[in-house]
Amino acid sequence: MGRRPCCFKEGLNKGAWTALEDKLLISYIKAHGEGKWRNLPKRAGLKRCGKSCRLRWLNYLRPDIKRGNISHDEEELIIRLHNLLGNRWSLIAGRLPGRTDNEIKNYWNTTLGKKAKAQASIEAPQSKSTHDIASEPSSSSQATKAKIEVIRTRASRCSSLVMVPLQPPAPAPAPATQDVDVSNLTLLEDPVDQEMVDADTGTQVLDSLYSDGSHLFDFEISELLKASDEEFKELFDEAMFKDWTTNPGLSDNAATDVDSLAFLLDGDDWP
DNA sequence: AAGGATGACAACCGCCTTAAA
DNA sequence: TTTTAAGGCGGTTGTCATCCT
Repeated sequence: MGRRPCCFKEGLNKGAWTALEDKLLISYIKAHGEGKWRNLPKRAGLKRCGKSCRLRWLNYLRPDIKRGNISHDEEELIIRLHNLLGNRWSLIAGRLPGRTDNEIKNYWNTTLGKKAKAQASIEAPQSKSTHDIASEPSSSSQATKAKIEVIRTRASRCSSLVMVPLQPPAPAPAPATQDVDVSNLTLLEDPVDQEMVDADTGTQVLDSLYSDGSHLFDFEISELLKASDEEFKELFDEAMFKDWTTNPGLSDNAATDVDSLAFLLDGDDWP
């Protein structure tokens, strides 16, 4: 028995995508938009599984993807977010505009994971830090389990785009809470229009909508990142956890410019 | 120069969640 | 309320490039 496959695989291409396949997929999505992945290959004339098309688009072909050269700031942010969130790659990617979960996951597995581990072992050869433990999801001893405090947030989907005026990054350190006027944000639903507006007006595209200006995810996280282990539990009380994990206004795709998140790196407890 | 080791990353697989029927 | 299928996610694998011996 088992689970029904996502598509019938007979006669489908596998492995690396060709330039022609990429072109077909891009032109189809430009004309018809994303979604309906199951039917997309047939309609687009592709001999690929719908899932494969989705992955190719999301991880490689999307126009807003930034590729290669992960900056030092991005690197530190990834480590810090990984420390907080564990292997929640899509959440982490949501904080890094233009980066995909797959890219960050690969980068972690090949580079950062080792770096973080090495650094942790230099700084704390006797006692493992929570960061070290978080980077080792396979550790399974009772003692280790008891210490892991990885936050399991509920994934939520983002279906809208939001435009915000391009502003210089806030001077660090940022206050714990910050009033942001969201009343003049403009919602755009057509990605093609979004690109045009982006180029013509000099505004910056974010792929998330903060529906509630009083719950600015970044600032809450920044406080948590600055907190010591003892303060962490106090800051991250039950109510906040509930809000954070269920508030529909928080998108895991929420993204801002990396510069605006620079203050995250200023915490005293940076590993 | 050859070939094995390692790194980087694209792509696949299978499970989970959720919305629609 | 239950069932089903689509979409999303994280883990893993495959392949190519580069480095090292």
